[in-house]
Amino acid sequence: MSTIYDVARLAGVSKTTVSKILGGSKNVRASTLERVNAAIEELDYVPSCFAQGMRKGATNTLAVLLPEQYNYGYMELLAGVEDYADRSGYMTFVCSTGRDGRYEEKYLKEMVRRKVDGILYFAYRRNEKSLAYLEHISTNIAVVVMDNVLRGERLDCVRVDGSGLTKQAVRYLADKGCRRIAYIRGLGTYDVTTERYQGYLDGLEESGIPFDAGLVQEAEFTMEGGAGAARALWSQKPEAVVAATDMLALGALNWLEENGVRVPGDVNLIGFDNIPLCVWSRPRLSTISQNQRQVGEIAVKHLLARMDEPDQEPSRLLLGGELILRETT
Amino acid sequence: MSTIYDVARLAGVSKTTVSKILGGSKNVRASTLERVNAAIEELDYVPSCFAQGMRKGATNTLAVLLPEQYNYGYMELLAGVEDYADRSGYMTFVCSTGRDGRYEEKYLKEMVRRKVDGILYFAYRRNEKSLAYLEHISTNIAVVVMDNVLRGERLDCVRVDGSGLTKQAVRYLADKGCRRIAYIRGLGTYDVTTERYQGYLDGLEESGIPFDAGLVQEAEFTMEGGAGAARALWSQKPEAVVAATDMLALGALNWLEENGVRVPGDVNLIGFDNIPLCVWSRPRLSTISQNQRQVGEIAVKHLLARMDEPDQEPSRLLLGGELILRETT
DNA sequence: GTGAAAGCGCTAACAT
DNA sequence: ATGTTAGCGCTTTCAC
Repeated sequence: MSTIYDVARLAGVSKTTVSKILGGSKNVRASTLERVNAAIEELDYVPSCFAQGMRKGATNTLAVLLPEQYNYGYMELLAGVEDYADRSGYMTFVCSTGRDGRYEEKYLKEMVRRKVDGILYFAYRRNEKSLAYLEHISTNIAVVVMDNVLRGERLDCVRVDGSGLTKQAVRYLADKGCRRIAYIRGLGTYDVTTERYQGYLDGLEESGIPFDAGLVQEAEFTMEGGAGAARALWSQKPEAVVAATDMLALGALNWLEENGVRVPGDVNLIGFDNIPLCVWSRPRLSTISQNQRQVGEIAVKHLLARMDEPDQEPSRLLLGGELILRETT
Repeated sequence: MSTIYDVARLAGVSKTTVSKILGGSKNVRASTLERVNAAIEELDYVPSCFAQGMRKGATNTLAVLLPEQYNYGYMELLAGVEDYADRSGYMTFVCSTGRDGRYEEKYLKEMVRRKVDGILYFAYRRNEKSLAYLEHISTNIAVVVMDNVLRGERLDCVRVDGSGLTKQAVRYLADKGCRRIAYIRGLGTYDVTTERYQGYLDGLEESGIPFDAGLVQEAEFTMEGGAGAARALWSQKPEAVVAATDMLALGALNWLEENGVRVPGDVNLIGFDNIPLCVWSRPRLSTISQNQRQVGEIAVKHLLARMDEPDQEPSRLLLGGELILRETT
């Protein structure tokens, strides 16, 4: 590995001049520039990022913290993040914080240590400690919190409008004439759950449908959970079912099919997330789509904006989505 | 951010002593150690990784280079990689090299610049330049090539035994009594394609079945490709079809079903990869599974071994897999 | 058992 | 337009 000193010697200049050229300074004679560039080329020289980081602080690196090892839903999103970051001249460091986010603090500290310029923080589960730490470091490092429902933390935040979109689904069903609209919600420990559920409630109200507790089932975020909820719900003869996630909806669909219930003939069904499996079920699942790739891009854009204007007031971005009608409605 | 100097001052010692303690030296008076540790605690001190990297070279970081943005098949594998790396005290840097691996060289250089201790390189498409570069840097950085069929490069390599496993599938079908076994291979540009196809040929030979060119179709690695191949193949009345990937097999399955061919009644079908969709098709697809998580762990283990013994001869690991019989056989 | 001093590769302030 | 100099925070001889 050759150093800036080697380049300087080969080009017959001082290392300051080389450094200036590397930094893109214009105050250089053309002939000097040429010689230095030739030397760089010849030696295959690349500046050490440690020395640079030590002097400059900035590293041109973004970190993405993701819960649960590589959940499939994040793939498109990551693609969006990396693409946009790359186009803006940033590298991306992806860290999965493990189930229950048990590595969150460890990775957070490590990223600070590595002086990343910005952090994109994902977590469905609210972690007070991490949030407090993020707020603490946000004076030095740009931070954007994703998918979390903030309560008072002074942090930027981007998330999908789970409430509004669920409401939209409910209203669609109501407009179609359904009155007995059931809801399969996830476990209560997540903010996302509560938020989407609120959308269900709002949708009922706006459609003038009275709430019926018997039409709501809570279930684990799995297909089994969805199947169980469908079984419990079926005795209530719903005309439509909205589920908090596609997995839940798919589980319900499976149970309904196996028990001779025709979808959408006997009951309508709408999921949430638009995971790839939706087009593989029979009938194919209607759902709410968030355009994950775009979410990723917006997240990075937001992060870069924060880096540019560190003193701006924290802002919250609510992202829309789309009702995708396939064959279960 | 406090520095080692702050710690030294607070503890009333020199920074040398602090550094020694950080490095785990035993030659320290107990009282000194206590004072220093207290100071570290109080200042929330974390050594700068730039200064460390500059002095030591090593960074306790591994890089994974992946082709095509977050292909689903890699998720389990990455989980294996990260878990094992973490347990061994390493951070993992994940870089997706984009479609056609167009960012390969860029990222490779960046990783070298960041002095990662090891690189896990994935790419189905052979890239001479990248391979040459990897060979070049392998004297300084541990490198393990994944999934590539090396030709003479002096590099460690881990890959799944595509040939042997395909052979196993063919022999299974032959043992079941099938004679007319067709094969859907991928496009010829990939080494993996050739390798798996060779397994088909070997399987036929070992089973004493003469090769029939009419029973082989080449197709793009998509469901559409698989469907087209199935259509072309059907006129040849095969008793069984083996496909180079699950996507191909699933496409074929779709076409067969839609054209009234019963699977496995009229024809047996086996895929390769065991992607999650396999259990979602009807009937569920029999396939060859590679235990991706384990592949990831083995890859890291191999990389760490190389780091320990930089002068060992390059080795090639061929990983086995498992024939998973579901409902298409 | 502890410290002083040199230097890793780079940038930036200050000459010239 | 180019060079000199002084560190960034750390580890590592080498003294004491």
